[in-house]
Amino acid sequence: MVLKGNSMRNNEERIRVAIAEDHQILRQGIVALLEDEENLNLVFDVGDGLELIEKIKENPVDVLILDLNMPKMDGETCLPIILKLYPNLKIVVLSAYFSEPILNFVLELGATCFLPKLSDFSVLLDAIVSVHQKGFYSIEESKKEKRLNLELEMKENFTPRELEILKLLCEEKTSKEIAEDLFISHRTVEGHKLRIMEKTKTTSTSGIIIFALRKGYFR
Amino acid sequence: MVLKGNSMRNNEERIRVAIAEDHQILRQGIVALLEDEENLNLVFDVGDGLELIEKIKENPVDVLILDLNMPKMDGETCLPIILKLYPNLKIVVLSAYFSEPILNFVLELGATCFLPKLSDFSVLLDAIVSVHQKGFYSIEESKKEKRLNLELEMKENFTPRELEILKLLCEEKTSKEIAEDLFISHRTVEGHKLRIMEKTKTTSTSGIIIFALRKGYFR
DNA sequence: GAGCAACTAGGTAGAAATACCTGATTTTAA
DNA sequence: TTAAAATCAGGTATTTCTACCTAGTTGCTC
Repeated sequence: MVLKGNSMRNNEERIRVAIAEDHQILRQGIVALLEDEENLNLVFDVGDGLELIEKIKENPVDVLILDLNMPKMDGETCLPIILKLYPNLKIVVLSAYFSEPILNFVLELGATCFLPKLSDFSVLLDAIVSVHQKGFYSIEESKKEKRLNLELEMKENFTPRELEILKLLCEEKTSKEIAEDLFISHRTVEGHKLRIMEKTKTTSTSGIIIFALRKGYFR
Repeated sequence: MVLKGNSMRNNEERIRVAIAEDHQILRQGIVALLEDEENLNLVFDVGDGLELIEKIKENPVDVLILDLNMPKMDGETCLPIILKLYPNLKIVVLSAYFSEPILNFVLELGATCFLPKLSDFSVLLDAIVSVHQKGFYSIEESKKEKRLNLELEMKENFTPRELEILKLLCEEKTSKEIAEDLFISHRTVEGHKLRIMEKTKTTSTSGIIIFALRKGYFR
């Protein structure tokens, strides 16, 4: 452990940070890196959403680093719950993949910032400080410095309806089943699927699903 | 940075370790954690397979921590290449998911040890030391201590042929295309698919692919 | 050598998906 | 307000997939 006995700051002045991330190595790594930061106070780290909700009740934090894909209760589920309890909490969402639609989805849920796990650690640090001080963090800023994520930022530009259908396809539903779910004709669903296939440059349902899951949608 | 000026060891006595992992936060985290270990000497860390092959030529290591899913050249591809160059190298493979078939696949490729990213960091440390000293590491040992990964160790018991077909399905191939690839009848492929659907409790190609990708096969 | 699992492959029927086409209404943005 | 985009939906033909069935060959083990 790294002791910082010569630090004059007290915990009140430091940004209180918590981490919810199921990959233990990654979590412990972030913990180790954050412990070296003098202006951050790592309050707790947990491996799933249920644990997160329990801990955050006893230990208030300013910034939460949240993984979308966790067991028991995933980030997508617990994000709105926590935000309702603590509306001023800033949430930095981590996800294995980065894409326009998932970014929009996460921001709609109320996240303050969305970062791919491919990000450099310095980007995560910048983001924590920025969301705490300014209330937002623009990934654009970091892009000017680090051009590593270029290939990940594809813009598929799915329409809301297409995203809905994409999601249901990833739940193993047929066009007919999707049509019944959405109260539309199965021919309409097929039309949407054709447009999704054009946008994803695939030629089958399998291709669509492979595209979506590999990009980290709906997991 | 943590300086260890009072360490009496020289680098020759320490286990030389390298990391190939594209998720920078995770990589930097492992680096930070490994730097605290006195008996390890972290030689280099890289973000893709091509970089790995370049670096390892100039900097010999004892143990390589390798991520399966990397850009440019993935772990699956560069593992055999590197092992041919350095047959005595011990390789600890990290992967987002853990399952019996992918374990067998990785060991067949020549990896010394396979760990899920969910592992505790101490498991990774144990594994590094164990593969270096004993030439193997049994995940069973760590399981007795940590029972966290129980739900991930499902045994689907796919046959080798079924795994081949599973892989090709995840490459967006139709039964006909798979049949041509494997020089068998498309009816045979369909038969295998039916058996895969039984084992995965799904009823369509989409279901098979969703199952495979969510479990972390072929990524 | 009997039993078993794995791999092979065919028949038939029906369901689903795909590839083209067409055109309607509604919503959004310039 | 005009144009563009999104949503809806039908026709027709072909391909692919799924669900049943049967059954031969190989290789392994008890």
